[in-house]
Amino acid sequence: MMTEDQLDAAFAALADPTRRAIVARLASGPAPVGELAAPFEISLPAVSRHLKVLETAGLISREKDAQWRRCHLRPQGLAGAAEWIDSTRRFWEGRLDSLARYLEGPNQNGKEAPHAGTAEPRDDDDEGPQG
Amino acid sequence: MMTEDQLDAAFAALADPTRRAIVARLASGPAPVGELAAPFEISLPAVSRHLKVLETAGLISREKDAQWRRCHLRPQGLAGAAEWIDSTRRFWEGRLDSLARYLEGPNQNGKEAPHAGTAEPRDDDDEGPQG
DNA sequence: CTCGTATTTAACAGATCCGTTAAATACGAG
DNA sequence: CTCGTATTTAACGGATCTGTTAAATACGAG
Repeated sequence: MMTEDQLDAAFAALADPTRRAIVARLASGPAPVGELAAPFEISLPAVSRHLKVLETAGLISREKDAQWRRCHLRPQGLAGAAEWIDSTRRFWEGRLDSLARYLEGPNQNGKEAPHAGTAEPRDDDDEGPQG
Repeated sequence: MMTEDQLDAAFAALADPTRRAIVARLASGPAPVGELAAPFEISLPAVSRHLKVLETAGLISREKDAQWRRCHLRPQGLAGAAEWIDSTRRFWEGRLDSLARYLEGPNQNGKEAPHAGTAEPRDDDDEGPQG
């Protein structure tokens, strides 16, 4: 299980586009700092700090190799973040399931409604909040 | 598909423990601002702003109901963030698959190694970066 | 209209984040 | 040891985030 602090760090790390790009690059295999920095226009120290953020967040690890530091993706870190999201989604879907059971159930007498918590029906789909 | 900016916003929104708690609470059903704020010791304006961050990030929506604003979880928002992580993980796993194919393949003559990109074998498992 | 409740906006302070440049450190080569 | 490459640390400025309190806004009730 991941602690709250680890989740804070993991999500915060993924909130930056440069860091996400680094993570994505690392998904195809390890690479030294210089190679990771190449695609970006920012300075090397800036990349170095992004890597430290990723490492602290548990998303990457570093291996020393002479004067190089080879960076590796650490899939467990991503898994922790993904798991938080997925469990929240499962919980939400479970809520819908309870509702579905209720609606389809054998007793539509309107009493003893077994709806999950304060749950109420909702439509999913369409129109984003920023669109 | 989610834009980079949307991913920035979604992950940044999830990087705060108060906001994650709000999202988790909302997974069990909609709630007005006051009810969402109750469990926390911070002021109402602070919660209000957290809600705005979540809404801007596309993770929740708000529905007006007299002087109340009922907040709903917007699962598509979570799905977008989850999808980014999962696709990165799938990519990483695919890399391992190529390696597995290579190792099991019919030609172990040591030449024309078909390893994915700069990929190299790695062990998964144990010991976190902060542990 | 006036009052009370629900929620947001304004204004402000402190912490943190991101990028920069300059200097420091680590390490193999000669 | 000295030099060149790879990478990090230090010091600094500006933008953004989080929380606070005070004031504003929205809306139903009387």
